Amino acid sequence: MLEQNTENIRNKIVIEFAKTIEMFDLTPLEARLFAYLYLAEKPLTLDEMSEALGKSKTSMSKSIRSLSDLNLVTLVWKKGVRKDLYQANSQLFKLFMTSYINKWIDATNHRKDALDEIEFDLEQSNKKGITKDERDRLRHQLTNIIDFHKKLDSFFRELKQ
Amino acid sequence: MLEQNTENIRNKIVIEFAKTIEMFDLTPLEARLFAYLYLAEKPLTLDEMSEALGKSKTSMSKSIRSLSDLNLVTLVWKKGVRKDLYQANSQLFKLFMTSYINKWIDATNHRKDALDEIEFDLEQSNKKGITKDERDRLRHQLTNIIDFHKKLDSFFRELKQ
DNA sequence: AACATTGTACAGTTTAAACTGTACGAAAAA
DNA sequence: TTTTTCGTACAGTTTAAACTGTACAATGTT
Repeated sequence: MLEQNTENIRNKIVIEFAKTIEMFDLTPLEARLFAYLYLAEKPLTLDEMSEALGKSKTSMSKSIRSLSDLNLVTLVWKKGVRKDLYQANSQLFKLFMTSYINKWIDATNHRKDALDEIEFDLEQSNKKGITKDERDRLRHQLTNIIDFHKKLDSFFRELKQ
Repeated sequence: MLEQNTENIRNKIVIEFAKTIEMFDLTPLEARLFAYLYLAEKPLTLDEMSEALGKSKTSMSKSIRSLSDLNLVTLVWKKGVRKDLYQANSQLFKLFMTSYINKWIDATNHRKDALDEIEFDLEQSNKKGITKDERDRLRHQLTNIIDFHKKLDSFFRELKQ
């Protein structure tokens, strides 16, 4: 009963911590899994995670892979143990920030490339006669949108330092 | 046909721009709506938006309300017109950043309050005899998690300047 | 070599979110 | 006042995402 008490507290922490982690664009399950791993005493196997969170092993496999891709968890080797053991990485702020900032920079650049392409198309179509007001408005706003993306990009790049 | 050409370009812009907007935690439809409004020549009614995006009026009503709550669009008054007219606000970077940063600060504080509460519970349970190692580990990690939230909070507060 | 165990791909199912249509209160028009 | 028109609440439906169970390839064990 006292034992269950710490389990209760552990669960409460997991729930709250997971909510914050979700804000970094992780799914609820990924967030819950990371939070649980972070509180665990030792590296866990897929089966242990599955048991602890009450989700299928397949789910755990996919979730842990996502976390691993984001460099949030680490695969640990222990001799004599065949199963994969995972543990949460520890520098929370640094980990989540860098992964998040990189995501933004990445996405922003993709968008900007696409928008530059469209701007080019628009310049081409200029040479033919089209409704002038509408086209000018479009060009003007497109410039603003591209400028917006430039600002986003440099903003997140500066954060990287 | 040439007319359709600018419409094509407009749609392309909407699609790409919307992807960026979604990153600020807006739903795909909200993002698409804002992007469309931003390119529009004039303030639009719910019916016009509904027609343009091919979605129901109810959807538009809900989406525009969300955008309005985030201060991303403005209700415009025009005499003689009964219907609500909405237009996109123009300072893209400032608008999205402030709304996003506020969201983070807000959420982070809620989490931290909840975690402080849990920390208190944990201190209470200390006085009874429980598995020592497990409890100490929990206390230690909880401290780290709360510290993480403090860092997040001050990070976003500094961005506000 | 035969067998057992592990992680993951895939198809199918369940669950949650997005979206729609009808209905209704509020405000303007007749 | 009666009638029309607007925005939105709500219940029901559709669509998308999350999740599971089975099967299989890869690796380790006997």
